[in-house]
Amino acid sequence: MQQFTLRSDSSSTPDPADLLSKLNEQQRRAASHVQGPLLIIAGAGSGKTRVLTYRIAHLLQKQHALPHNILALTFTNKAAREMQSRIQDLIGERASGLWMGTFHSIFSKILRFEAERIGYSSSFSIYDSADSENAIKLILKELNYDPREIRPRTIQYKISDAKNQLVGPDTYQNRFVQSTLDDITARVYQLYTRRLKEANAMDFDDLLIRPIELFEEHPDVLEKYQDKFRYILIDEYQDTNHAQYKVTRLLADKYENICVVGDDAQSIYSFRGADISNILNFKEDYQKATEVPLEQNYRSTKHILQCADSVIKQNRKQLEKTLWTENIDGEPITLLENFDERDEANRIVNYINDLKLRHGYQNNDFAILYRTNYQSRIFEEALRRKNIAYQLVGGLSFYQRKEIKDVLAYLTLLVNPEDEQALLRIINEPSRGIGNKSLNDLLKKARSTGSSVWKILKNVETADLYKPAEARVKEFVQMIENLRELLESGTPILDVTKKVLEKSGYLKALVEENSAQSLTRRDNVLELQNAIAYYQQNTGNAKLSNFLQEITLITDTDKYDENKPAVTLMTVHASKGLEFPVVFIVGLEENLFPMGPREGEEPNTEEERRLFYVAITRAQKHLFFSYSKMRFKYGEEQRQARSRFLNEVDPGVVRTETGATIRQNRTDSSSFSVERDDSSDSAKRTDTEIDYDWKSPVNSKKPRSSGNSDYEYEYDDDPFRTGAHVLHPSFGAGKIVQRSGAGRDARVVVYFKNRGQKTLMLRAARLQVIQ
DNA sequence: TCTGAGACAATTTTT
DNA sequence: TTGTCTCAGA
Repeated sequence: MQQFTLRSDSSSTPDPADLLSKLNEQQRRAASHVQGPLLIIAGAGSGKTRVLTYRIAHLLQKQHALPHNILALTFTNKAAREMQSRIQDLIGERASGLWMGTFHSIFSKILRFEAERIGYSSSFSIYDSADSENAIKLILKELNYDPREIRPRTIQYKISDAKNQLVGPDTYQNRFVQSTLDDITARVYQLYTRRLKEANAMDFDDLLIRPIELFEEHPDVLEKYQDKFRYILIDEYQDTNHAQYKVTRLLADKYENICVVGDDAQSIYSFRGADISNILNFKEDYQKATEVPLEQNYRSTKHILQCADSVIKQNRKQLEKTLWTENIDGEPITLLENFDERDEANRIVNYINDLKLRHGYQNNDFAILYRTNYQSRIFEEALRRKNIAYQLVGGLSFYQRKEIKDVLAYLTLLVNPEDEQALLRIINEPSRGIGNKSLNDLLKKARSTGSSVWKILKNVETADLYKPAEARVKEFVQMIENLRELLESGTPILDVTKKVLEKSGYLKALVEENSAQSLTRRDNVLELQNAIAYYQQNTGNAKLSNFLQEITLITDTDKYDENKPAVTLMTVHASKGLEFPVVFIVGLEENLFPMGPREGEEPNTEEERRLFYVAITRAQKHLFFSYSKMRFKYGEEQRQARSRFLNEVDPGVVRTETGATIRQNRTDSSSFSVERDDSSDSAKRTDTEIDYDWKSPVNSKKPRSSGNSDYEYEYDDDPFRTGAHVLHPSFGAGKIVQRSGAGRDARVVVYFKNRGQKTLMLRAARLQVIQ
């Protein structure tokens, strides 16, 4: 960690000779490279961000390039911001004007400039995944398919795949149709492309493929940008897809000053079309490429690194590399075996408290990493109960909430009234008497005349609507037009927003509904208003279209704040690029981590393993693995088999809580079982049996006795919680596996190592908590 | 056109 | 368990 902390005494910028002196030899070689293609293979924790920032600083300081000649593409906006500020720390003001950002944000910026060239207007909307999915759903209905049978999401993925492979709708139709589903996809793809264009909208994939189209069809435009971006840097190159590869290839073609950084072992986005061969083939693409490996890890202890190495070695398709560190051995990795997910959460929270006491850690030294977002809730609850501040990264983001999307749809419509998704979203929200029937009529009319819904609305007489609805449509159109004028007259966007909320009746409807939910929604809407106010304040001439673009392209990880004194909760995917002194990797169970494949998909264990590798290598000093034997899923409790990954890690560096090695533990039948008093059915497997059958989950189906009693932790500081280790005067050591009743009737079911399972009255049994 | 009951499906991972 | 969607009835 120390190694990466840059001095932030920005008052005195270090002199050039000094600049590179803080790097190790490999790092220096990479950072001082100027002309020609450069491939940096950067192992986890080897200081790649550092190298990138120093390289840019070096280019600027030695005046090889001006800031606007440098294009740096990162995976998250946060990474870009961070790099920008680090460069600023290094060389001060000379760093301003750099083009740094995600692929999507950089190319949408270029597309705004050049939109007319490809038949768009510069006020085009960006459809997020939900918008795209809705559009596809609409098309499916139009083609008389039932969206319940043909899932819009499935078609969406197929279209997205095609786009990322640069396969257009015609080519798809002619060459890629092998099944009925493909055929449907082909037809939807055709219409979808047309609809987007008509709506003056682009989806996420378009932001990458339209620039390619632009550059290929307009060589003069390409050359302009080639000359502009003389130096191109790409972070996380292992996660670029074909379109990203192609577009940067085009840009770099003239000067070949392209520098890519990546690590094949950390490629975790194949579901999004990431193509690992981009990095593997770099040297063939650029014959003159220099390759620099970064192999010294500054982040983790030897034990953690050894563990990571033992995992990744199991993958066949992996480049050989030797990551080493001068750091200390550190402590062994601890494996936590839990009864269920509550137990898991509580135990981890206890460990957090314990580590804070014993090692002086702060909240923000901890990260809890999980495979899927839904796992976060139980940890949130546990942390809240113990009054530990946390920050949740990801999940349903603020900007995806219904009320926020609604308000944004109004605003979008002001910028781009052709945006059909925005229009359909709010034309009857709050309800203003334009119902399904009228909407369908409007859509039909639009499709049959080939014009946008907005145009039909403006000439609503031609649509033959039910008369009262027609009148409401006219009012609606008038309202939008008035608001558009307001915006175009240069009214500050905050005021426009306020007017929208007022004139649309949106806020009023929320207030009148007066339910707990509607009040939360109102608060959220006001929060959005704050965000707009903030944006307006911090942007000279705040344009609504820019604001809208920014929030569409914002990522969840962008909100992570490492200085906030809070425990971090995030998915492993979101943790890429980050590091924490203490990391808990939770839910290490089959079908969760590794995740089982979806219906009709091949298991991708190697990628899951890389994901596990990424998770492990986030840890600096302490690492915990954890799994639960039972887990609540789909409203019922399921038995879980522990993750195969736990059998793959080097047993020499992992210990259970009792200090046993994990292999010993696997055959040690005295580890507590999950039987219950009341369980008449099977559930007698021990955790040593491992079932790798993806299709049939290892479980017992027992609906949770919902409501009160047996499963609740009524008392926060009640020491006799499920999962607590206890000592009984005659039965010895055991573990509470169930708790029921309250007050005088409180009972616990305890599994005693030597005596098996016993049900005890709390007030009578002289139990003592030993942990 | 709107509301509510009941069916049902879903839980990867993200720009 | 949760949210979303559809259909029937007011």
